[in-house]
Amino acid sequence: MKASTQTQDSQTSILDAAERAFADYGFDGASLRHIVEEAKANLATVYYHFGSKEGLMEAVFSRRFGPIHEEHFQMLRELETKYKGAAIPLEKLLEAMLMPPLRMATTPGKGETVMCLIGRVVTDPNPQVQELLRRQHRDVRTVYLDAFQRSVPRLPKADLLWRFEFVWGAFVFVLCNPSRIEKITGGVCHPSDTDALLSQMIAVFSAGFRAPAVSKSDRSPARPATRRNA
Amino acid sequence: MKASTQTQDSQTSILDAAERAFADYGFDGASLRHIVEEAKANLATVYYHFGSKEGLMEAVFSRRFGPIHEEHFQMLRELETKYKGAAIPLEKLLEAMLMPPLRMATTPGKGETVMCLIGRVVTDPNPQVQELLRRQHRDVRTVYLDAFQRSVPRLPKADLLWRFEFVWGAFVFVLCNPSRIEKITGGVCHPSDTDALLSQMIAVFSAGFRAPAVSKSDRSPARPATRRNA
DNA sequence: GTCTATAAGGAGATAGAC
DNA sequence: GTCTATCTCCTTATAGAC
Repeated sequence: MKASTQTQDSQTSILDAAERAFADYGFDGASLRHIVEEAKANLATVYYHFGSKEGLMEAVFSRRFGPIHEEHFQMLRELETKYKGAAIPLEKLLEAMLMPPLRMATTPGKGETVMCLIGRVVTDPNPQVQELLRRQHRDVRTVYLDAFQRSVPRLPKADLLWRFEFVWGAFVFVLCNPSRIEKITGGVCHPSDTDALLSQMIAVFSAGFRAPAVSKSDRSPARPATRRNA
Repeated sequence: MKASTQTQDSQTSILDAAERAFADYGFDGASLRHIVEEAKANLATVYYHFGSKEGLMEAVFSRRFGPIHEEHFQMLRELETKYKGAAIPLEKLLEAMLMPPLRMATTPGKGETVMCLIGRVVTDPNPQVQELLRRQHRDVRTVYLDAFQRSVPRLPKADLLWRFEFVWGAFVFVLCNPSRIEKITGGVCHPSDTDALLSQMIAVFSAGFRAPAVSKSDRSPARPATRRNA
């Protein structure tokens, strides 16, 4: 049980400082020198522990996304147990999907930083960054998408996929820059108001998923195409 | 009508290269040396025309956002003329709001770049960047928000503001990284399919705006607060 | 308006002592 | 594991010739 000199703390404080720096200045904009200064660590320590700047970013990601995804899976498992194979109500599904990141986002201190970082990587076109993000998110996405499909069985796949993206987009957009939202709404809306945000998201998108399909249906061909050159 | 030596072209090619570089690498990540190399211009030309790297970014913004906002205002004016003071249908309003950026987004060549850039600045927490963005977007936001309020008069202000943010979030999220969307949906969805994206957005968010209010109403106090410590 | 040359400093990464 | 010192390259920005 004897703690190793200071390794754990050194790694952790570097990760903390890196997380904040990547969120504030972006991956390119953040400098390792700035990070180690904030972390009261030595520059070479970064290379010893993480190999490179990119390795550091990957470590920053895994540390936060791992727990969030575990929560994601667990909440879905609980719903599936509860509804025993039957379709899960859209509202419950949305709540389960949004809760884990929302809990993270409203964790005092680190919450805003993590969400800001997510916003930045989501909008980073760098293929390396995109691939990193995709790997982290793929499994969660798959299982939730399946669950949504079962909950809205008559919605064509294309409609489902579009709407699924809309949910994440709206969510990330609101959470990644909470002070902007508060300022622009004159203080009426603030993402730290978990209840308000969650209930608005559920209200809007449960209605959105239930809205009539608009794509050429691939499941219930009740509405044949009216134009040939759509 | 005599064209000045090559000034116009020099400025334009620098703006083009800068736009792409800022989108690809972010404001910090993009270097002026890279930009002038792409533009086949000289490094000092940037300082002559734009004063600094930041001045260049501001010029990049104004060039694209100016026309988009003009379109925004014009489309709204046309709707207001057509409906002569009466509430504009949600679907028409959404279409008018989404069309100008969508047209820009699907302009061959520059479209993807511009949207990618928007995605990056929207998620940039730098107060300077946020202020720049806010100034550019403020007026359009105000007039459309007013129009939406008139179209959904019974929706409390808080609900309206939340949902308005959701629309922009979903829209930007989808448009700023179209290749990601295409890849992740297995090719089923692509943002360049203007008709599909627009009709999905209208379907989802017209239903979303019409969904029952969830905030404590400030207009139609039909549902008094049940909890005092909400 | 456009160029070269250069100032002045910051970047990621590594070698090697301890 | 942690440190100092350093390599090499790139950055924004400017001065001044043409």
